[in-house]
Amino acid sequence: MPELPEVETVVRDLRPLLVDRRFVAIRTSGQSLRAQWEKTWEAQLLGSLVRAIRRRGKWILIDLEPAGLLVLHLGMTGQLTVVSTATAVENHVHLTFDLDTGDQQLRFRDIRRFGSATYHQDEQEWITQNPERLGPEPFDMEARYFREKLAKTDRSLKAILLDQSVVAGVGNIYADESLYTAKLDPRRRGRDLQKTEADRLRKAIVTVLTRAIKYRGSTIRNYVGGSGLKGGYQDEFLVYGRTEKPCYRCKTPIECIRLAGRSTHFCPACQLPEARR
DNA sequence: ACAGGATCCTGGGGGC
DNA sequence: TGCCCCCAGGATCCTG
Repeated sequence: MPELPEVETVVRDLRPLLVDRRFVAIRTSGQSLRAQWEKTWEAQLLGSLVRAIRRRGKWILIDLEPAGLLVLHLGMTGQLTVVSTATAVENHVHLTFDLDTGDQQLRFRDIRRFGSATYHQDEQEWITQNPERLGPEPFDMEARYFREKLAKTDRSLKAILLDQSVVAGVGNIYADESLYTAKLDPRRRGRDLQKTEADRLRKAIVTVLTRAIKYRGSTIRNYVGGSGLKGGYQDEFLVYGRTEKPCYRCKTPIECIRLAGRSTHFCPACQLPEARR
């Protein structure tokens, strides 16, 4: 589910609701998430003050005082919200943190349980333990770095964009939207891109993600922001989910294929290299 | 090195 | 109404 724009929206929504709050009680569903929740973490978390909440790729990091870091990943169907204690508890709520406001709680709901929540001493410990090596944030990614990454691999552009160690935060929707915006065929090999094409793709990623954040991300099924609001970018998709519908640029029907194990939407005409168009 | 498939889960939609 | 199959914003592991 949630990719960078959705996670960023959650973090922005939660910031005013969580920062300077303390966790005064913790409850778990007992159902396992992607990573096992350790009961011993609860003693560390209880009474802790939330100093900051931030995003890294698709990960949510909550900095605690006097020490510690709560790290969450929303997987495909995760929802992290602050709601009134009076709000009926939905099914699939796996973690609940009561806040010291007395009438609010942080809830982690995840239908498919592909998400995770873990506690770490500090960020370094998380980075060391996390098998996923995260690449740069798309907004900070240097042109040269990206060109060189592309030049070194035979993988498809789609597979490269989905690889969190190349660039952090892009997922299936925004990979397709970025490739469409950059007019690049998702099946092209990284190595085959011209410099100008690589730069175009890097800029397209930034453009697409920035715009999606403005719309508070995309809600297709389950995604909601930190206060329960749905996203709006699903109505702005240029290519994702538009199978068989006419391309907005050239009217050619949008194609959907499987690539890098994921459904991939693209215009078979205007995403071709110039030479073959 | 890379592609593809299976896996972890639940739920919704379509076809019959 | 029910059943079966396929699909889904992610990531990882295994095979060839």
